[in-house]
Amino acid sequence: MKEGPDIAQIGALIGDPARANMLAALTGGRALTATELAGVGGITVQTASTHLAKLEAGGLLSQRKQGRHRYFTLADEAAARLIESMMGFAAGRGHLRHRPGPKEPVLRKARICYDHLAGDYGVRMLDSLISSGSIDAIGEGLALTEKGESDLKCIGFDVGALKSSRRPLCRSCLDWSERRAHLAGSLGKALLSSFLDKGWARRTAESRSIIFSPEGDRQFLRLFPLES
Amino acid sequence: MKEGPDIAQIGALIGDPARANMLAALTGGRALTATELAGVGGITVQTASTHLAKLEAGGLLSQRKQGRHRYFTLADEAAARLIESMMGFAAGRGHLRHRPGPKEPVLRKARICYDHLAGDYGVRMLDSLISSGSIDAIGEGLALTEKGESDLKCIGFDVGALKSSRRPLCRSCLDWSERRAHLAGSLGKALLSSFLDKGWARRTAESRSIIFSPEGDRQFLRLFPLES
DNA sequence: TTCATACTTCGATCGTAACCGAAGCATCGC
DNA sequence: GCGATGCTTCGGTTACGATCGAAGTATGAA
Repeated sequence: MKEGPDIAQIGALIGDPARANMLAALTGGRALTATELAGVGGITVQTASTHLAKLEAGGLLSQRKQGRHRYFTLADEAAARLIESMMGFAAGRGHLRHRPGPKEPVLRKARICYDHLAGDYGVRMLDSLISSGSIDAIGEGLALTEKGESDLKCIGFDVGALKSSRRPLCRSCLDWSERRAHLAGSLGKALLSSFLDKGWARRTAESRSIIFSPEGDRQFLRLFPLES
Repeated sequence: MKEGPDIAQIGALIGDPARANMLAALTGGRALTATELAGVGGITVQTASTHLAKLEAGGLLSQRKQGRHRYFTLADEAAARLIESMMGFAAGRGHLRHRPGPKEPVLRKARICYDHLAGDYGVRMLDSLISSGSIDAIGEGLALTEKGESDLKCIGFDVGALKSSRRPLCRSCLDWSERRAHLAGSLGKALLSSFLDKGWARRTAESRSIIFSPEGDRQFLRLFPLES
């Protein structure tokens, strides 16, 4: 009867709407303060504080004290993947919090998933990298090819430093809006960072959405063309 | 605030201990009746009935009426993967329902994960297939090689029929006890079936564990040797 | 038909946990 | 030092949902 890991604990942690909202907000990758998280959860700071303590005890969050603020982030990539995979499952079953509304399209187009690009653009980027032979795909596994490495170098993107990290270079992550895979892993993170650095895109204040500038949009679409 | 899929719903579904126990039991792949599930959940049939109705409404379970019995199974592979991934996460965080006890070793050695082999033997099998060149692994992706296909044919195992199915042939599944990948997908299912058919192993009555016969054990270890 | 089994629905109880007000710490700026 | 801000802890209320007894429905057996 009592064997194996206790999924009820984390289930219950995620099962509270306020906590779920906070976790979803943290999927945006940004570190948020307790007060901000209380906002997204729709609750007072006191309540949020107890929720956050529970989430941290459960290994889903980690916090960093900075001055009189406390910044919370998802504990690690595993936690982020768990949340994302639940989102994927929920989306597939039609468990949406509301009908697809007017504000959703921007989120579907491009958003942050923990630390990499997701949404339509995220999926497009991976598709393009695969069809150009830069990335090999086997099932859910992804691997950067030599061609991919040199192609990236051509656009001023050095992969070498990434390869030494312990984190996998390429990883596929199921996109809940597109229901297809996009690129995660350290390469996914680095690519998104470079878009932001170059000013092609920017993050919005309180949301997970990513806004491409007209110029950035052009560059992105040129760099990652779709197979016709 | 209210954007994206509602993970709180499924979180709450899994978050109840009785429901979690039922789901974990169904990870064994066997279809169980409402009364049996009430047993593993430690609750009365009335309570179980309402729980099962909720789980079905949430898309986690499906039921099949047969005479006066109602057989419940996990809704599909996606549901099974969700449960398994939560188990993996929980195990990684030390959320165990009790200290590793005396009965656990047999479960760690070999058990069913939805419809394929998991545990020490499951991991060993995949490792062996990879090191012998039968399966290519890229990250989390797995692919059967031509050598693998012919090797399997040599031991009287025809892959042809499996390839036509819509379900992926090879899939990796994170093992919560070993914290490593084992083989899922239609090939994983077919291999386990063949072990059972040949009498190498049998399932136990009410548990997920798989017991190998002495002869089956020998054959299995011979067929899937470990890299030294 | 009648009885037994498997399961669901109803109704009522009860416990837990989410919630907030108020008070208590900690940190910053002055 | 002082007040202001950010967050936590405490206490008490409240509401939701898990639970079970009892009654109701369906299927099978005799």
